[in-house]
Order: sequence, then structure tokens, then C-alpha cells
Amino acid sequence: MNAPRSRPNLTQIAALLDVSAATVSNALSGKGRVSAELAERIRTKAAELGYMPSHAGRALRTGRSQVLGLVLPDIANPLFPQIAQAIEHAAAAAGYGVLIADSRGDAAMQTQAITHLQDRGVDGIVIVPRRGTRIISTGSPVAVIDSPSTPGNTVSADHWQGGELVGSHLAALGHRDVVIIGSNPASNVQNDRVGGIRSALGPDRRVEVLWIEPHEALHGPGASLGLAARVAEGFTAFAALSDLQALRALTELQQAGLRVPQDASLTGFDDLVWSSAITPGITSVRMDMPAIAGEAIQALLRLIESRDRGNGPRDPGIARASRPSVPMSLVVRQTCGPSPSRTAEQQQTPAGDSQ
Amino acid sequence: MNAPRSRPNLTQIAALLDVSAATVSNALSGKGRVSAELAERIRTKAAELGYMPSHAGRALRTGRSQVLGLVLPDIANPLFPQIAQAIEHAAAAAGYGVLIADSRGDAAMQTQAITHLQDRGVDGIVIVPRRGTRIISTGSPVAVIDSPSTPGNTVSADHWQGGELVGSHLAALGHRDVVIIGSNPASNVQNDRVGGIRSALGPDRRVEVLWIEPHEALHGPGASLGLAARVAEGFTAFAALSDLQALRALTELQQAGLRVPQDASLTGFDDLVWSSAITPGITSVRMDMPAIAGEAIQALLRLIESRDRGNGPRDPGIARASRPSVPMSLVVRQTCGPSPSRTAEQQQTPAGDSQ
DNA sequence: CTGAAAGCGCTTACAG
DNA sequence: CTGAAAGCGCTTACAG
Repeated sequence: MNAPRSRPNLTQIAALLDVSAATVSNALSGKGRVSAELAERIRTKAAELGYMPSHAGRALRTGRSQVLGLVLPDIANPLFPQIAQAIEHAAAAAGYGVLIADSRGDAAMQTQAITHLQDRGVDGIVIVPRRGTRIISTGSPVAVIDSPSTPGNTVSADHWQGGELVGSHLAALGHRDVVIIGSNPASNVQNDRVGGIRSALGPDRRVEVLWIEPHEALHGPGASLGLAARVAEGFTAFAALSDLQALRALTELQQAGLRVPQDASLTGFDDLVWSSAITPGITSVRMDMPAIAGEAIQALLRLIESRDRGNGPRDPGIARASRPSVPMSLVVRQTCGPSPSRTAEQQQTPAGDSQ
Repeated sequence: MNAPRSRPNLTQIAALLDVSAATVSNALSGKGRVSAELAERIRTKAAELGYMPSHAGRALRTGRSQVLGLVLPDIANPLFPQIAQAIEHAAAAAGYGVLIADSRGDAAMQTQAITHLQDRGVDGIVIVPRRGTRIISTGSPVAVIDSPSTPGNTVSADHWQGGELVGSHLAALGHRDVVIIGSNPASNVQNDRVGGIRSALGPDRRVEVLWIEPHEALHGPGASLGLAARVAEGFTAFAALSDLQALRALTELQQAGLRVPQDASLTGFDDLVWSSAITPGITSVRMDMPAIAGEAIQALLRLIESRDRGNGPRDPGIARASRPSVPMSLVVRQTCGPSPSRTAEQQQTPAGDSQ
């Protein structure tokens, strides 16, 4: 029976090789001074036995769990998959695991989720706050992903610049009358996006902002936004501040018999999974989640280490990234200008044609 | 300075109360025999100091980490938020944390993700496999959430019964010609749903299944499914096997100038967050994720405990739930029958009317 | 370059 | 009912 029986530990490997556990530890970590050949023998044996260090033993000794927490106040957020995947990937690359915490959309439970993670002994926490929630000092190292204009933000997408992408895009297509659709006037993220759009469109164009109540946005349906009336007023483009709202706008316009993008163009944010599956596809601004997650994890680990070395502040507080603002990118799926200067696109799909 | 300085441990509490660490441990866990009054004194002191046991110390001693792993081969799946939230909640209620693992949609990395979690010392793993992936024995206790017709399934929604809900619903509205839209003929989940729909519609109705290539479903846009042609052929209802596909169908129909639900009814599965926000809302079948997660966690913990007691099998294998099949429920948002026997609904939203 | 020893915080038999 | 002791697996000063 030469199949490896369960997991070996350091002591067992040391015994097999007639060396001390300390030497095995040093050889495997590369820290202590161990002769090259002995180190090689140890590494070979360890690999052969499939040795994996015990996280519990290491954590107890070093006081570090090698685990980070991830808190998203609104786990039902459709962006959650993108964020979770990017954070998990960046953390894993640095040798950390990611524990999820759920605050079920409740702002009060956000604090509770953080406490819960601390009780579990995480080394640090990544937080994506909802709305304008300010993160108070928690006693743990924290990285905050929100918006560049939020005080205490560690790193985030440059939502203003993302807005500019939308504005320039619509301006280049010749749109002069634009409705911006948002859901939360208290959100820094949404306000930055509005600012960027307005700024890129310039002062000479007609721009209106339509704020939908968040609960209304979710608990339609049927509550009309009156978008068709806006088209009748001469608006030719709708710039939604999220794809969720863009989708609502698209279906309302189509249901009203209007054609997108021929009668009205539509843009969104987030580039959610279905943005490319629908007809027509929605032009959308996408965050560089891998870059954002990478910056967040890097800054968080720096903070954790500085505290471990004891030269950090008592309350470690919030991590600061070296590049706190990450550019967004535009995914173009509609290229129509306002009528009558229509582009070729409209000819392809006349109303009523099923292709 | 009477503010609590960092986290106290068992030994410190014991010293403050002039008792042994063993007694404190026993009092707090309620396991050993400790006099009621001493136990009370200990609990009070512990609460006062905000004592939280060290998970590392406990894990090292007991060999259990109190952490479970969650593996979703396709973390980009829009259902991920629902699943993650339910699993996290059920696990937290049982005193467990949840570590996420990402296999980035790659089937080969599924195994790697499992190994990675095991290396981190999780006590068990919850897996939601993609497609027909069979979970091989892993050496760790595992709970599988897939479909009742998948061998080795621990617990899942009753997708066949969910299909029946759709079929009965459409039949009751008088639909006699139905197109089912799916993306993966190899998926047990989708096949169960198809079976249920067919069975409830009965043999006298015209039912066709349209399989869209998954990559095609995601990397449209513009690749028409030819749905308008189906309407011309007399089909009056489209039953998509997921809301993602229902959304694609809805926008294609609308773009072709057809009205939903007047010209064609539409149903989906999953009740994703936007299903109620769009116009019109999509009738959708919803899983009872809290119940499914609860069964999965319960079965998994039973398996973990049986192995700990040593009366389990060498390879713990896959957990079996007492109630492996959880009913789904129908969320009705459209109540149109086929023309000419139309319901009142059509009058409300004539084509071209913006409300 | 290598090893013996201590200790991270906890729980579990085992004595008393 | 309570306590002293051992040990889970690891790493880190400290000797040699």
C-alpha cells in the first residue's frame, strides 16, 4: 500500500529525512539558511508526498490567517459576479482566500458583516459600499471600492471619465438632445457619471436628468418612464447610468413602437452579460475590474504588512492605492445619429421586419 | 485607560477570574461540568471583554476549520448572487464561513478550484456544476446542487415540476403552439425543464424546441433567432429555459415590431433581478434558493460529522439530502392567450402608444 | 548550515 | 465541580 495516506505534516517529513522540523520549514519557505542540496531533497520529498502546509498551524503561529473578507452591501447587485471573480483572482494570486459576507442590502447589517468577518480572523476586508455609506474605522485594514470623489476611497473606476466617453460618443454621432437616466441622486458613482457626460456634451446641447426611484426601477413593471414622450419632444438619445436602467428604457421604447437605435440611441454602464445578447446590443461603458481588484488587493496587503511591522498607525484604517482611479472603456454597439441624418444602420432593420 | 486593548484570549480571561483555561473553555462551550454560578461569571466577563475565540487555535486543536468552500464553475452566471447569498446565509446560521473559488468558466479549472479549497482546509464544499460535469470523488465531503435527474445530486430545484408550471400556465391561457428556447441540450437542468413543459402541455399541442448555441447566445448581437417567422407560422408562445434567453427573445420580437404579450407570450426561468423591471415583465419560474441552500448545507454538515465520528466511509463522497428536490414557483407577469381570443391585456398597451 | 525549544490559543481526556 | 497537562502544526529567535 504505497498510496499516500492522508496529508503528511512537517514533522513527518522531517522524520522521514532525518532532519529537524525547523529545517524543513526553512527549506520550504526559503527563509532560513539551508544548504542547496538539502533544501532540494526536502522540496522533492514534500512534493512527492503532496505536502500542503496547515493553514491553521501557520495562522496560529504567525497571527495571520491569509484570508480576506469581501463585503458587498447589496449582494443582489448584478455586478457582483464581475467583482467577486476579480477580487478572488487577485487575492488568490497573492496567496489569500476570500470569505464572503452578506449584508442582504441592509445598511445596518453592513457593520455586522464586517464584525463577523473580523471574528473569523480575516487579515483585511474589501468593501464595496452602497450609496453614500461612509466606512467608519473598523480596527481592521480595509480597502474601499467606491468612486474617486468619495472621501476614503481606495481605488475605483474613473466614473467621470466613463461619463465623458458616453458624452463624446453621443456628441460625435451628432446627438444634440440627451436624456440621462439615473436611479440614485445621492450616489457619488452616479453623480460622477452625470458630470462626465455633461462635460463631454458641452454647454450647447440640451441635457436632462431623469431620476427613477430605485424601488420603482425594480418593482415596476408597467410604471412608464414616459420615454416615448421625450422622443416626441425631440430627444434622440438616452444615456442610462447602468445597464439595468438601459434595459428598462429599451423595452419601454420598443414596446411603444419606437425603434432603437433608429428613433433613439441608448447607452448604459457596466456591460452586463446580457448587454450583447439583446437586440439591439447596448453601447456600454465597462469598468476594468481586474485592474481595480488588483490595486485594491495590493493596497490592502501593503496596509496589512505595515501594521504587522508595527510602524503603521494603531487603527490601520483605510488603504490608499497608488493609482486610485482606473480608466473605463467604451463598448460600442450602436452607431446611429439622430434623424434625419441617419446612418446606414436604420436600413438594416426596418420596423416590422423579422430579418 | 479602560478601553479594551485588542482581543483578549482564554488564558487572559482565566487569569482575571483566577480559574483555569479549561474551565473557561468548558463554561463557554457548555460542554464540561461547571457550576452554574461560575459559568455565569465567566460568560459575563467574556462578554464584557468582547472575547471572541480564535478560529486558528480552535481549528488547530479540533482539526475543523468551520469554513466551507463554494464552487461555481461559471461565476459569471447571473444566478450567482442568488446562490451565493443563500449559501452564505445558511452556512452562517450553522456557524460556518464561506470561501469562494473561481474556475473562470473553465471545466478543467473546476478540479483545480476544489483542490485549492482543500489546501485551504475547508471542512466541505458546495458545488454547482456546469453542464453535465460529473463530480468525481474528491476526498472531501461535497454537496452537489444540479438537477434531480443527475446522478450524485444532493439537492436542487425540481426543474421538471418547474417546467410543468410553465406548461400548465400556457395551456390554461389557451396556447396551442409553443416554441421552447434552450441553450444546452446536454444540460440535465434544461432537459428536465423541457420534459416538464411538454408533459403539462400534453400531446395535442404543437411544441418545438429551439436550441441556441451558448456562445451564440452570448456573442450576438444581431444573430437572429428567426422568432418573428415562428409567429407567422402560428406559434403564440415562447417558453425560454432561462430569463437570459427570454430577454433575448423579447428584444428580438419587439425589434421586429411584434408586441409582447399580445402577439406572442413569453416565459422564462430564474426570475432574475431585471425580469420585473422590463416592459413587459416576463412570467418566470423561480427556484427556492434559501430552501435549496438550507438542505445542501444541512446534508453537507451531516456528512462532515459522520466522517468525524469515524463511522463514515473512507472517502466521504457526496452528501445526500433528505429532501433532494425542492419545488419551484411561478411568478406571473403576463396573462395573454393567443389571438383572436385575446384577454383584456392587449387593450391596455396598443402598439405605438407610449402610455 | 542545522537543531532544540518555546509558544501561538484552544480543547480534550484524565486526575483530583 | 475544577485544574494540570498534553498536543494540534507551524515558525521564529536562539544556540551550536
